[in-house]
Formats: sequence, C-alpha cells, structure tokens
Amino acid sequence: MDTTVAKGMLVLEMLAHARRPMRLSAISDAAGLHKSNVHRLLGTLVELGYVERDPETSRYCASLRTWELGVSIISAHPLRRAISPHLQKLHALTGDTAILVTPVGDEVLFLDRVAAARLLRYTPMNGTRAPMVMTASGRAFLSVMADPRPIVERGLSAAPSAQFSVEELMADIAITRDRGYALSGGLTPGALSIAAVLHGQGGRPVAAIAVSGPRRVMQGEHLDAAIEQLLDTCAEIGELDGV
Amino acid sequence: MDTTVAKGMLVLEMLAHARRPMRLSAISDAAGLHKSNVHRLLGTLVELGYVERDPETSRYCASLRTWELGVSIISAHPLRRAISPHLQKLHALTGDTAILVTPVGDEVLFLDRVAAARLLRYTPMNGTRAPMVMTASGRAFLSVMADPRPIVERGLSAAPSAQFSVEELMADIAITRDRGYALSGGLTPGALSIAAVLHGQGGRPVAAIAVSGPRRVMQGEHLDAAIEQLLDTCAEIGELDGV
DNA sequence: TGCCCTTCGCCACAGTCGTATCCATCGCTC
DNA sequence: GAGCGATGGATACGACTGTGGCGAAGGGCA
Repeated sequence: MDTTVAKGMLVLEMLAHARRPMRLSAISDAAGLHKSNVHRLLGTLVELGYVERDPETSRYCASLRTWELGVSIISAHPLRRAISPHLQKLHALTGDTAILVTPVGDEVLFLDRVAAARLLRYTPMNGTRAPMVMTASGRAFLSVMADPRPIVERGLSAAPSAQFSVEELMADIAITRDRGYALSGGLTPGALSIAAVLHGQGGRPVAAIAVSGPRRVMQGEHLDAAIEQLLDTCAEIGELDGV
Repeated sequence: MDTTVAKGMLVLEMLAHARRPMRLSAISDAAGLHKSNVHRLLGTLVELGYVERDPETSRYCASLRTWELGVSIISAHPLRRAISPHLQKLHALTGDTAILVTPVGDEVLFLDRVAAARLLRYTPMNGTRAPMVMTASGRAFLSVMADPRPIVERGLSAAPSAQFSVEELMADIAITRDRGYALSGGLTPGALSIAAVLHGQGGRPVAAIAVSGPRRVMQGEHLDAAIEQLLDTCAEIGELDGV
C-alpha cells in the first residue's frame, strides 16, 4: 500500500467535495495530516494540474482536470456505450426520461440519462448515487437478489423519514420480482418511475434502465405503453457480454 | 514534489485514456516504470477504489470513482453554476444547441451543453477539448486577445488539413473583434455556430457561450434572431465576479 | 502590534524502489 | 498429446531515496 498515493487522493477528494476553495490548515485538520505534509502534496497536485491555487488568498481548489479524466473513463465505459442508444430510443418512444444505472453496494449510480429539458428537474444528475431502497431501479435490483433484506434494513434505518416500513418494502420487492419490473415514486415528489434489470454474462444483474416522468403523465394507457416499451428494450438488449 | 503521487496519477491517467483493460506490463512499459512498482501502485489504487482488477485476466481498468469525483467538481464549479440557467433559456428561445466553454491554453474546454436530442451529434461532448482555431467559441477568445497570432500559427500547423490560411483566419478574427461575436463552421461538417465571450472581474475573458445548429437552419431571420439572443444573454450575464 | 497561516529548510527514518525468485499461463515443436 | 520454452504476474527482501515531522522564518489580516 503506497501511503503517499492514498494521502494524495484523500486531499484531492476533500477538495472535490468542498463547495468552495479550502485553506491549507482546513485540509490538514480534516485529513489528519501535518500541515507541511499537505503543503507538499498540494504542491505536487498543483504541478500535475489537478489542483489550482489562488495566489492572492492562497486557497486551493480542484481543477477540472479530474473531471476531464472522469469523462474520458465514462466515455469508454462498455455498459454506457452499449445501452445509451437504447435510452435514446426509449426516450423517443415514450417522451419520458430514460435512465441507466448500475449497482454499487447498497446504492445505485446514475450512469446516463436522456431527457427532455423540461423534465431535467425530475431526475438526478449523472455521476451521483441514491440508496437502492429509494429508487425504482434500486428496487429492481433488490427484486433479483437472493437476500435483499439486509440492504432494505440498512437503507431504511439510514432514512428515518421514509414513508414505509421494512415489511412493506419487502412485500413490494416480492411483487416486483413476480411482475418483472419495479414501479415506484422515486426520489422526487410528483415523479413516477418504472425500472427493469439488465443481466450480464452468467445472469448477474449489472445494470437497470428506468423510465421516469411526472406522476400525472405516468398513468393509464401511457404508463402501460411505457412499461411495454421498457420490457421490449430489455429483451432487445438481451444478455450483455463482456460487462 | 511527491514523486509517488505523480506516478500514481500517471498510472490512473493511462488507464483512464485506455479504451480497454490494460495488462500490468503494458502499463509499466508505457509509463517507463518497473513492473513491481506499477504492481504496488495498482494495488493501492484498487484498494482505494479507483481501479478495478479483473481477477480472471488480471487486467486493470479505471473504475467510475474518478468520474464521480469529477462530477462532484464540475457540479460545484462557479462558472457552470452561474451560466447553465442562461444556456437553458438560450436553448428555449432559439431551439438550437447552447454551449458553454472555457479557455485552456490553445484549446477550449466544453463545460456544458443544452441540446435537443436530435442535435446531439452536432456538438462535442462535455469534458472534451477542441483547438481554439477550429471552433467559433475559440475564435471569440482569439478576437479579444492582444496577440492571437501565435495560437493561430500553432493551431494551423497542428492541423495540416485546415481549409484556411493563417492570414485568412487573422482577418476573420479582426472581423469578429469588430462585430462582437464569432461565426464559423465549427468542427462538425454541416453545422454553424455563433459565439461570444464572457468576461470576469477585471475584464479577463473567462468563458464563452455559443449557439450551434445545422447550417440549413442557421441562416436568414433565424440566424439574426439567434445572434441577438446570444448577445442579449451576454449582456444580461454582465461581468462575472468571483470567477 | 499581535496572532495566525503559509512557506521553507533540515534531518531521521519510514516507505518506496528495484533486483531477484517463484508461479501460472500460453504457445510452440516434436 | 506431452514436453519445453517464453511471457507475464505475484511475492520477498535489502538498499536507499524520498517522504514526513519539527522548527523557524516570512506574510497577511484584524
């Protein structure tokens, strides 16, 4: 374990998550490292172009270099490359927002989104996460797991304001499993999402696609049609190999 | 200079720019580092969650963690936060693609974009760069520089297939300066863009916004209206402070 | 003026680097 | 198909360099 690399990444992470430029001492305090140590790390990161230093206030902030690196990674990501065209099509067919997520621990990570501008406020931003228990796509993952209960319990104890109990959610997951797709309110009030799981080689769930829209739109015939198109898309994609 | 941090970032960069998972020896060869050294760096990066190792092929690839970090940075970026709403409005008014870029060396970096789905193919992806000489927004930056000629010369010598000479481009830049906005074909054949510069405190050019669309649409009254809306938006934004 | 923060230099030593070795896998020849 | 060699990855350990912590000087704000 290269401790110096770990410290450098820690400093970069702190700056990335800071809402505003940070002072040296604030970083060293929060990281639990000595000031001179952080000073040297910052000097290195500045030289490499990952951090910028305001010469007047001598505060530090993360540059956009890390973002560029991340964009380069996501652009080449096989899951996103394979599914994005299908999201486009799904959006074109339904008129709603089409979303691609992947499971990470107890959470889902939003990989891609195709949305009409007016609907942007209904969907979270790419590159952010949400607890599985709170999203339709997350519940789709839970429904294909052998034992989703631990995740459900952890998720709900972490969200004391949840409007449902463990047992209610477990019942919903059972219904979802039988039905083949998840249907739930999602994070945003007034929104409704449907979601289904995509399987990789060996049947392992590797992603989910969801269709999301305002509750007043996602009902009746429109909802039925969206569900059909979602499931058709999943069938069309089939089993993802090499993922 | 923490050399270990630099080496770690170098390895991460190589994996980020690789199109496919890399073998240990390929990384060490390309980086000019010893295999055991790279092996340890990779172990550290795996432990930190920035790199993933395929246990079967023992090939390494960058995880999405770096992307998440980058998204966190760009989300908090003051320039993007300040201008994005204006891009939305500009797109709503014109129906064309609205773009935000910032200058980085001889290039422009695409920060944000609001586009109709049908127009996505006309515009480069967020987080990528393009030479200033090749884009309308880049020429807008060149037109407000004291001495754009060196950038023009470097840019054209790097692009031997350019369809114009240094003198032609310098003349276009002079026109752009007088006119107050840039107008050019952009990177994509069949597309036409208009662009204008945004100034930070002290009048320093810190960003540019552009409107881009298919050439057959961007003409006549529609083009005139788009130019007016672009310049109105710039005036409305005024001088960006704290950037 | 006083205080706090940043910056810089220095030395000891912990951590990193490189050599060497072993192991697994793959390809080739017979 | 068996045996052999080549290639690539993992591991161990000694040498040494780069790193970390201390202390002090420099700079800026109240």
